[in-house]
Amino acid sequence: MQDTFCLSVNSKFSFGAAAGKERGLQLLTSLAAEMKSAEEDAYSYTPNVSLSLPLGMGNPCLATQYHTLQSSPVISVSSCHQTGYNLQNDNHAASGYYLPHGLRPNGAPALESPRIEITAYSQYPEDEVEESNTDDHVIKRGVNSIVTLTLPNADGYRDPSCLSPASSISSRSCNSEASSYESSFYNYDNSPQNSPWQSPCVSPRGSSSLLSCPHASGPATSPHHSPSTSPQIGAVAEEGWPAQPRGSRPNSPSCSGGGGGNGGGGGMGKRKYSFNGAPYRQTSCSPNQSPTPSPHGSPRVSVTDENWLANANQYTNSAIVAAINALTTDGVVDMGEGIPIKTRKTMIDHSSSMSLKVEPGGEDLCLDEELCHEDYPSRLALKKENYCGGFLDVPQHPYPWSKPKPYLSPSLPALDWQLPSCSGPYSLQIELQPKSHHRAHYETEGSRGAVKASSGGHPVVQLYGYMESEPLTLQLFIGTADDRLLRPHAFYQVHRITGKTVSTASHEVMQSNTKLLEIPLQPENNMRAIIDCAGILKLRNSDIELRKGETDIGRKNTRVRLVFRVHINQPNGRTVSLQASSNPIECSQRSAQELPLVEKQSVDSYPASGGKMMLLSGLNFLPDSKVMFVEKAQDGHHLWETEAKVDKDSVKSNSLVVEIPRYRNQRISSPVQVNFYVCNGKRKRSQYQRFNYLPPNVNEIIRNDLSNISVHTHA
DNA sequence: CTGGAGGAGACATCCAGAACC
DNA sequence: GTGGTTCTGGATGTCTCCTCC
Repeated sequence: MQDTFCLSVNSKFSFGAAAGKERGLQLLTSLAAEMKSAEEDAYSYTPNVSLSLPLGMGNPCLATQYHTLQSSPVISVSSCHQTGYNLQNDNHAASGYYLPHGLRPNGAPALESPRIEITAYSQYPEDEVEESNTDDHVIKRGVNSIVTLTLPNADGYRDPSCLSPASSISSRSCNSEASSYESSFYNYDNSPQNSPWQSPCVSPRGSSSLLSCPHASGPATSPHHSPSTSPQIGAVAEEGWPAQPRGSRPNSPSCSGGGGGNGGGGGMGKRKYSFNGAPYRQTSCSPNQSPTPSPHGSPRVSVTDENWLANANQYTNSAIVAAINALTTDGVVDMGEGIPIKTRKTMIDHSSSMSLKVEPGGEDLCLDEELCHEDYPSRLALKKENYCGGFLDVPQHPYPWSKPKPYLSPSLPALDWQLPSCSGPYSLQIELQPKSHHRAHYETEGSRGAVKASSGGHPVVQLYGYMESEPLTLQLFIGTADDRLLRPHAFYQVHRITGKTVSTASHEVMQSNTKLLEIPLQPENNMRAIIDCAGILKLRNSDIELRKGETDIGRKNTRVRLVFRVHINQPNGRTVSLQASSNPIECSQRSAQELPLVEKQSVDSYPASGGKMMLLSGLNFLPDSKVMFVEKAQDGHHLWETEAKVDKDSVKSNSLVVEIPRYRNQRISSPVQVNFYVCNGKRKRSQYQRFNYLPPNVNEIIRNDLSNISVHTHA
């Protein structure tokens, strides 16, 4: 697809830098739009806008409206076929990981001053790659480029003191891999301190990455370290998710102990067990242990417009500060900060997989065991059994999983980057979608099993177009399912399922705060993987919300997607990264039982005159279910709301027929997006679904295939 | 407009039965 | 057959949020 956007950047810089800058700009410019959803209630994720272009609703290779609206770094890539129905823009991945030379991935106008000049770490510059052969590619990858980060008014900064590198606001701000919020801004090259290849023992903070890791950090070095009186004693703090026996109550990072991380009342639910099963006693915290809020300073906020807005501001400012911090700090991860001290017996420390900034020993940014031992003896001294023992064998598996080329590389896209599901000959597709409901389990519970497919069995993912003999690694993580850009879900983690019934080998790695499941894609299996090894773990809201820099709210944020990624090394040294995300999965217990869920709609768009019958497929429809069409302004207030006529006779629990109501304005000149939802009563509403009203003169053909319109429009 | 009371809903945990080893 | 573990569905106490007055 030929992108029509213009890249208005003077200097020549890599995609990594470009993406970083763009991501930064996106954050700086589009957070308002992104947090538009903040003005809606928990179910209102969809900004209501009038579309200038019809948009495909589910094409994984199409840029979504959000990409456009948010000045996303996302760009469209060569067209590919849409497979399967995807109501929720499931694959936001309409992006190309590689930015075509000279193109800016969005049309976002540059912001006004102040400016910060960034020396960006060059990743895989498309232009350079194309100009260079494989041999000099490695060298060129290191080329710096200066780009300019333009920031909004400095007045917008919440706390100038946060500019200090030592006061990084985000727990993720040092984790380059998982979040482009940070990684995009990394200044790897300007100083030895900031080199991605630096010794992990060098840090402007004066603490090494090892020291900043919970393993090594003592109470003196980590303000979040558990107090000596903590019930946590003896538990192995691993990757910020220390062991937690079933039924026990881990410490809150705020050291509120049995009071729980949810300030004030001590959080939700019953929290009556200590580490050894005895009731907790509130232990006083050392003053230097936790800068987290006092018990009265619960970070939990209600999902009201006001709070959302406040949250949006925080998000914005946090992102800005994180970006600025990234300019002044290295990429050393301080995993200890702001991360709940808890874990579970099933959680294995994969901290070494966090060590993504491997030595530039050529292209082999290898993390395999040999290299681990040879190159990181000191690290292994601490984590010997961790990553290198992370390949957990599934005995019944007939084939050895010869570890494919390493993928944990600084050059790989962060987890919140939007990637295409297809590129060139390759296409990553979810052949069998997961069920729309899967009850996630808490750390205090036993596993609730693997995610299942809606049609029985388990989800199936296949990579098409790959003809090599070398196996690849399929990565899986839990992503968000709201209408913002797909990103790792803060409140859910993928959980590795083992057992005899599990046929698929897998192992876990941690990338920043996100757990990834790595699954082999074998040519002998046609690069097809049955995902029967992936469950979903729910993290306590109070724990996550207490994390530094965490701005998402856990309450009613219970929908996730399975996000699959694969990275394909090319002969020319490039890596093609593909991503496919599943349909949304509702993970809460109650919602699964009570809330209506719309999985499919037979019509995505129709002329403003309405009148057509639309079939909705889903769950928990009732004879009394109502379907409401709503239109909201960008500031969140209602412009229009009407109840659609439901054919009561046709209502089944999994299907419902509704008549598309007449739009309020019959003279629209361009498609208008509205939302509708199914309502089973007070506060029992489905997620918003999108619907486009078309101008009366749009012909039938176009009307019936908006996706194709999108393709052509973007092409 | 503000604040309190009451109810509804969400969260986190517990319990128990089934299935499996 | 027995005991342990895991999976699964349901129940429930506590807390938060919303609505009403």
